[in-house]
Amino acid sequence: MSDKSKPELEAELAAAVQEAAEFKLQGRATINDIARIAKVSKKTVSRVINDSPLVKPRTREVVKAIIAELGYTPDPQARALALRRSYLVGLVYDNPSPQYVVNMQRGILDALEETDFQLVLRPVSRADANYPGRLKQFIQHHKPFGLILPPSVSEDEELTQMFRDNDVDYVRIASGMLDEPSRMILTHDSEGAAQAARHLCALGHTDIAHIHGPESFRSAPERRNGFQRGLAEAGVALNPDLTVEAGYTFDSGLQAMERLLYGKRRPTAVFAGNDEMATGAYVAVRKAGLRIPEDVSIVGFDDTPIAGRLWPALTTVRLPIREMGQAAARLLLAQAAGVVREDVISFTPEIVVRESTAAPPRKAG
Amino acid sequence: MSDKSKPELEAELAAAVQEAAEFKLQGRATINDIARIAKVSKKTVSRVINDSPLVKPRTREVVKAIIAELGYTPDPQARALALRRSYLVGLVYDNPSPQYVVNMQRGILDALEETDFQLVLRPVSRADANYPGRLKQFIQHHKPFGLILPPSVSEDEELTQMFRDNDVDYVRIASGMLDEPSRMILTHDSEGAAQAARHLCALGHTDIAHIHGPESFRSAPERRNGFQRGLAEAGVALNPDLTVEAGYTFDSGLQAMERLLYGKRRPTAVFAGNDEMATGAYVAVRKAGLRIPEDVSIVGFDDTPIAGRLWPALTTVRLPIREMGQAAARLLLAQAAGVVREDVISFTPEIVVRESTAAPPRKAG
DNA sequence: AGGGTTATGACACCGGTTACCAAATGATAC
DNA sequence: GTATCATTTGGTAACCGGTGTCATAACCCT
Repeated sequence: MSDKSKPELEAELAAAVQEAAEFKLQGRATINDIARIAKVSKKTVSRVINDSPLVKPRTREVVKAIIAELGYTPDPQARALALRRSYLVGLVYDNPSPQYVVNMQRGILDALEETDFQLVLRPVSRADANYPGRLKQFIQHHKPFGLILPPSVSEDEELTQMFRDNDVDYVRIASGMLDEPSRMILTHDSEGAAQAARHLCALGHTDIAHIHGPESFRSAPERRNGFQRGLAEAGVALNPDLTVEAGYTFDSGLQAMERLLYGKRRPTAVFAGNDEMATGAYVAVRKAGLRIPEDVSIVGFDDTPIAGRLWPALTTVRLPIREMGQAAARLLLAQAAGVVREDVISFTPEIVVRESTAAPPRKAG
Repeated sequence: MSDKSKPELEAELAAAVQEAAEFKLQGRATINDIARIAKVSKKTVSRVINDSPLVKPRTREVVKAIIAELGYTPDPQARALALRRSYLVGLVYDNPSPQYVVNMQRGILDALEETDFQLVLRPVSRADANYPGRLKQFIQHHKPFGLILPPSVSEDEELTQMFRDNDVDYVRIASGMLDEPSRMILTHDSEGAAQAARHLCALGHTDIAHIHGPESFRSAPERRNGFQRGLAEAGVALNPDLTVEAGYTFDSGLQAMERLLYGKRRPTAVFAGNDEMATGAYVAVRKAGLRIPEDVSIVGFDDTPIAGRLWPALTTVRLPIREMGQAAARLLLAQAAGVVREDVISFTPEIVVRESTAAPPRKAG
């Protein structure tokens, strides 16, 4: 071939592209069409698609020109069948907060946007004892390209073990390091919680309560510990009587706040483990005829959309959930592209001061 | 074969099942394995799977027994390749309310639960001029089994035309009948809105405002018309000065309410076109130093989770979004199963009276 | 010209489907 | 009882659109 002159090569390529342009009208092209037009075997086209080094630059050039002209992309189903790996990215979640889930979805979709990967939803319910079985079925049938595991699914070691056994790639999102090290999105929830503590201390609060999340979520103790640390910096101790456990849900937050309001010593400020519980706390405070923030300051965690929809707007610790979703998806895709990328991507939440916090009320009398 | 005695047949079947049980350990079975064990061709197994009548009852029995023993289900990728139709159900949405979307997702997932179909998310943005192109790309590549189109995507005739051209099945969800008749989930929003009007009239309101949704959503005028009709029944007219347009979002609702509060005549009650805007209205009322419901009554539409999280809890018109999602998915699956099912499934929303509505304040002076 | 890359193609395979043909069965006629 | 024909039933081969394996052709160097 190299005995051909440059003009000849040019003409050859132009002819091939011309032929491709004519073919274009007849509907979607397959690898066979490309091969025929390029006058090479389909295997060679396959090599070009997969960036194999075993292709002469000249051949690559011709094939790529035709692929570009036809706007060809490999058929996902055919590829999935041959590679035993589909174009699906599964989001496996068990999260009581719909806002969290939606934001995470958005982030993942951002990252998947220009690719051929599709996001499929795999909610799991701990109430269903057979949920690992269902997931296994999904994996074995649909051979997902990878999974994204937000809390608390990310903390289930039995589940991740099952994923590894079934040879599925995954990226976990969690607060604090997990036992088994692997690629993950790490959020420093304790630091965010510490900021919340500093904010309340700076306003002058000392009777500070905490509504703790469920023990089944790693983030719950993480947030408490950070909060405690932040308080300690200002010489304030976290009163065990003012720490109540709830379930990350609105109702549980409401009930927890009621217990605090009618307890021995009414706090002047409350740090709720997430925004949902903070929203519940709002209602409890209102029902008791008290004002926010004049009588009670409230701080949440997550900065879900509801935080800005409440009145007064909720001071909360912002977790960049959407960005975390993006990062998780990119981490998953990175290895497909063969790009080397760090294993752990960290995010540190930051407090967003709005209107639900103020100085404590003057002591009566 | 029929020359064999009944006991012989029994023994034969038992032997096959036995063999299947032994094979089970070696990982996932394919159609070839079934065929080998059943001593028939793979085509015959295929016929049994697809309920073809061209199989002798006896043969069917044996094959089914082995399939059951192995827990076999056809490989989705292989099937998709051969049938040019995948196991994906796409949810194509362009909805400003995350709550709506999440509930819809839940409903669809409920219906897909025990099937092998997977839900993939296809958000579209009108801001992206090329969104029909992206959708077309998705359809041609992934050959989804079907699509579910909630408002306002369901109202885009160009889009549905494109789906038909590309031979994709879809179910639309919309308020009011659409021009092109086809399978759909129909919500009688106007009736729900009329209930809201009756409720407010019964409380004694006459200065009633309406925050109208965006014209791009069919449901917006539908809700206004129903509301108007309900008012008319009580002899109350909808004052054009008290009707403002907003965009179904929190911010737009807030601004719309502010315009109403500082207009010529302050309404004693407001019907917002959805809960998001009602939430915005809450904030505007609060900022103005007024009370809900003592000074202003507010009614929303949709009954998204935020309705119960506000204080006072929002009186709203409940749209059974999750159930609608279920119905939509079932409608889509029904035709796969060859089950005949009605083309249109109707839902009528109902008012949920909570705490944001009360009798109007006594006229000053 | 021989020897060691490098590039390419032939062929089987992934797990299903359809198209088509051959064998088996059963009904009917003789 | 058997020949004839229509109807079931089952098998073979090709295909859907890619990928892996392995043999061979082309190239480069000494």
